[in-house]
Amino acid sequence: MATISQVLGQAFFARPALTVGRDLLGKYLVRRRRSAERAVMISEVEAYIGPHDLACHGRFGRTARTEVMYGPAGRWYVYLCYGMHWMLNVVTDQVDWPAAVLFRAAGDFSGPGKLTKGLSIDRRLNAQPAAESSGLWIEDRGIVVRRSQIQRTARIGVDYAEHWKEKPYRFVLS
DNA sequence: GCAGTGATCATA
DNA sequence: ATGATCACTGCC
Repeated sequence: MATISQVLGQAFFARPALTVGRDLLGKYLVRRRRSAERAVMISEVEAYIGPHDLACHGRFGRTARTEVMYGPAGRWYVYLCYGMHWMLNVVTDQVDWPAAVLFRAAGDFSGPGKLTKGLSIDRRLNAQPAAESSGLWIEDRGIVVRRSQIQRTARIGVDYAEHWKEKPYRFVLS
């Protein structure tokens, strides 16, 4: 039986960040630059669920940086962290609800900064659609992920987020 | 353990 | 305008 490779569209992303995050494990992040294409399986993500989530950038309200999170689901949210590392997120949920999923590991890339460096992702992708037109998109290649393969833990690096720092919004595929 | 690095946000 | 902070990484 042939496996169909399907590009994930807006309907996939227009759901709560926790649901999208869990479902992204086992999907493939695909990067095309010039004619070279590279696909890596997503193995670690974190959900940032809305303006009330004190770890989520949406807590600042609408600003130049967060505006993309208020837009339609399925666009990239890319920002610079610590002046050196690009963080890749995909916008989720409904318009006017700022939520996103952070990509922390995929393929051989372990760590969100190493992932973006390895795939040559920077601010030029910010606010662009997760679609072939932007050169970065996500495919379902038929990998089935069982619930027992998913570990949930607290998110990394959000110690400032009061009780939200403990929420098990990080998903790891084992 | 902690420095590097610069955008972002709050305050003024 | 300034200053604190930061969804990280690599080296001590």
